[in-house]
Amino acid sequence: MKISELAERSGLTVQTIKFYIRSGLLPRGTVTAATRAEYDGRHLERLRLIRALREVGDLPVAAVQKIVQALDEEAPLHDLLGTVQYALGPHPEPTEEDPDRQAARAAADALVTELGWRVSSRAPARDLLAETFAALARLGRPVDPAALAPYVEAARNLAEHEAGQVSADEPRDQAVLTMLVGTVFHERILTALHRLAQEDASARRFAPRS
Amino acid sequence: MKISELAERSGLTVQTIKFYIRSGLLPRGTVTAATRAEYDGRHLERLRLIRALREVGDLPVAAVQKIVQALDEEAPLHDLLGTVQYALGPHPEPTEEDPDRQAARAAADALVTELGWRVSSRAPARDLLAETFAALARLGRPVDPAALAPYVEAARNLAEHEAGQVSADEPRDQAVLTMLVGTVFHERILTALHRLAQEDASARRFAPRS
DNA sequence: AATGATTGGATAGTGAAAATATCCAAGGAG
DNA sequence: CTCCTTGGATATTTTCACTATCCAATCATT
Repeated sequence: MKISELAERSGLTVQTIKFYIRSGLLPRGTVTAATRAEYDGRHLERLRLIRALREVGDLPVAAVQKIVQALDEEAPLHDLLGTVQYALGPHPEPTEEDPDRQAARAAADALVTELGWRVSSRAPARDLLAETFAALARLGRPVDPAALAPYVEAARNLAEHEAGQVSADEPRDQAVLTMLVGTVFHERILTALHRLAQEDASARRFAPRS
Repeated sequence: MKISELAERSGLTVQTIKFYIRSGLLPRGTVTAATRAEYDGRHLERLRLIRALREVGDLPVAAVQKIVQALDEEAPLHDLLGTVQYALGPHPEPTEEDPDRQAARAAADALVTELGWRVSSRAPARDLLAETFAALARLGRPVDPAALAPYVEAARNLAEHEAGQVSADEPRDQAVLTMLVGTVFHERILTALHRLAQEDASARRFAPRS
């Protein structure tokens, strides 16, 4: 298959595919002549994954690059999850000692410890949590850890559910995809449903029409 | 208070504040002379909100502008929620008929209808859900609506919980903030906890150390 | 009152990210 | 043989969110 066909089937333009190749997201096709290269189904599959990660996951090209690189290195599943989560960010630059941020980070870490969750101390999600705590504190709405119980419960349930979807005996390619789906795409689904449920709850409470 | 003091207290630079004023995120101070303007605590508060929405909510400046405009117009709470959710996006351009997308959108709408949720037909969250469905379908992992039950349950519980936080008799400013916190910041917290729980579940399952 | 720093407001410039466009020589198709 | 397409390299564009500069007016300080 040539690049124009790849473009047609993936829904991307030829230029964009070339750009992805240059950026290391997609391997080159096998060159058959100075102006001919052959692509196969794996290229197409990869492109579809790239597109999904870019458009749904809203990941920068550099992050997608790191993820597909980990895929190609056949990293263990758990490491791959780490790579994906690292790619999802955030990536706080090592900032000077901001007391707000430090306190928030301590609170986030304390929560994780108290829950007994086994999470890398470098997990970006810790920073995401801490940044949110810090922002809320600055807004005069400090978070009461006890008030997070419903969120913790929901997160735990869903994560448990998702982990159960990855069966150890399915082929690796499939397991990897299952994991990515669980991490990136179910997160979006949860967000969307959360927003929809909020609108519904708000409608029932504040606009008692019908 | 002058702009340099505002900058110091908000943690933003003078230039950035000027930029926000130009962009309509922040009202001008009251001009007291050709080179003097006076800002007050409300400016500071507003700036902190802007910063939180930009940094934690990752909202583009234009979206923040729409939100604060709705705040200033004293829109009813439910309408404000709509504005915020609209600002959160996504904003799909009216695309040609893509069968994938259409099917996904139909599936998303069907789910909302089946749940009996009262949600505007223009709610961007519908598109977010539909786009995710479409992406999963293209990856060969179509979503089984029945499999979403745990997500629906979690979303409903949390939204109900959050709606309960907004008491009708608190001053409007506070209620508005409560609503924003519920919409933007609790969403981030949920995402962060979800990721942390995933890592924990993965660690227990795939790296049975300790 | 002189003088140097600061301010408000306007305008122009920067840097990163992600494409998108152009160019060129070489192949292939009719 | 001629024209169209392609692969690959290089250059340009667009958007976003700031930053930097400029200028005259004004404040603070001598």
